[in-house]
Amino acid sequence: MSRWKPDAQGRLMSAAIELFDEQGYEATTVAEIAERAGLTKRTFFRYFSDKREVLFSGSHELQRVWLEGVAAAPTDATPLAVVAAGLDPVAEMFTERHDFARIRAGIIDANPELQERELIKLQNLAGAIKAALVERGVSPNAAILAAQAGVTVFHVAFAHWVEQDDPTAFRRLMDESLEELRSVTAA
Amino acid sequence: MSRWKPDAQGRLMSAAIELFDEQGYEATTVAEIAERAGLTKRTFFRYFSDKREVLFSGSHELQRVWLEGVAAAPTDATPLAVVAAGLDPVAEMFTERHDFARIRAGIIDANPELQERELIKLQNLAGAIKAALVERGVSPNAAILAAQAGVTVFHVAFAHWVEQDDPTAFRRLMDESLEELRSVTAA
DNA sequence: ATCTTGATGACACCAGGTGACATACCCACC
DNA sequence: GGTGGGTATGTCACCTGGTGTCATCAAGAT
Repeated sequence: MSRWKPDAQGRLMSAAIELFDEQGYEATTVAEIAERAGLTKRTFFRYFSDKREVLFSGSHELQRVWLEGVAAAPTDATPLAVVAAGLDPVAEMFTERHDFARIRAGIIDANPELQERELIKLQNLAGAIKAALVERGVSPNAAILAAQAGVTVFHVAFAHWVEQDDPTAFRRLMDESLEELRSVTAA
Repeated sequence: MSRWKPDAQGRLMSAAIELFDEQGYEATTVAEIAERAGLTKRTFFRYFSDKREVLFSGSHELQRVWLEGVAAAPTDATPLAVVAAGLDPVAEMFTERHDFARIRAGIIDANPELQERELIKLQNLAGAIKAALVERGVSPNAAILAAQAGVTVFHVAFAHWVEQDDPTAFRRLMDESLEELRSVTAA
């Protein structure tokens, strides 16, 4: 029997989501989160760099999955097609987490600080995708624009997805956004 | 003779830029900024909602100018052309502020918190442009994607502009980004 | 049995941010 | 020319996010 209960990080994340959902993000202190998880404030900050981060540790997995999709794209695909190749595994990853995503989205939606964090995570994601494109020989300019476009498509589709009831609709919604972007940018 | 020196807000902004440039953003306290401006910490927070905001109060003007350009676009222009109509006045507005923009960009570049604020300002800008497009009869989906695309083009071009020496190059750089986006999203 | 390692707690501290109240000038009005 | 209200600022107390530092205690290695 180990000295501490297992999965401290997971307990902190769960406690945080619960409290944010119950009382709101701002009204919840880090000390409260830690207490509910049976830990102290100091330990919270050992697992998360700041209070917001407890809602965003999953972004690493999103990036991993997307980049795997990108890596699997055919060599001769256009830059945007390479980026879009990440959308399949991403949609799959999210489909089972519709309920969680909705709660989390509701919390983020109500708090500008959290929206800021979300945007910089998406920006980092775009940067990583850009790097992968450059690695494949795409020019830096085309790479950043294709990556940003893909991330925007994801972001717009995500917002629609959490607002409706069908967990399996994500892939379709992303395709629709992508098509809309193509039509809008057609000279 | 009035009781207080004029332009408290401007003095705070100048003091902040100076100190951030001299010692870095994090190493500068709000109390220091206020002191250099001959005011108190409490007064700083009467003018700016938080420490970061002192670098971003100009974003309101960017939005105003861009939306004026959008409003002046021909009725039959495509959504992206309407958005792009804002780039002309925006380029003009920035051309005279190249030096200032560089210093400010350097500060923001060195601080993730400031990048977050920048991103949410751009997001708000995109939201305002989207609303203007919807007002003109564009569908919400096309509007958000066109607005986001335009803001991304601006952002990418801005980054290039501050990294080179010709203050008048902004308009050309935005056109190049726009062209690159068109070419990248062409099916 | 002792040592080392790693996760946690305890505590003090700083800086960002806010609420409440005091102060002193300006101006309008009588 | 006093008087009263409005407004910008100062003062002070306070909370919370975030960090540095040291102590503690169990698990496993030697």
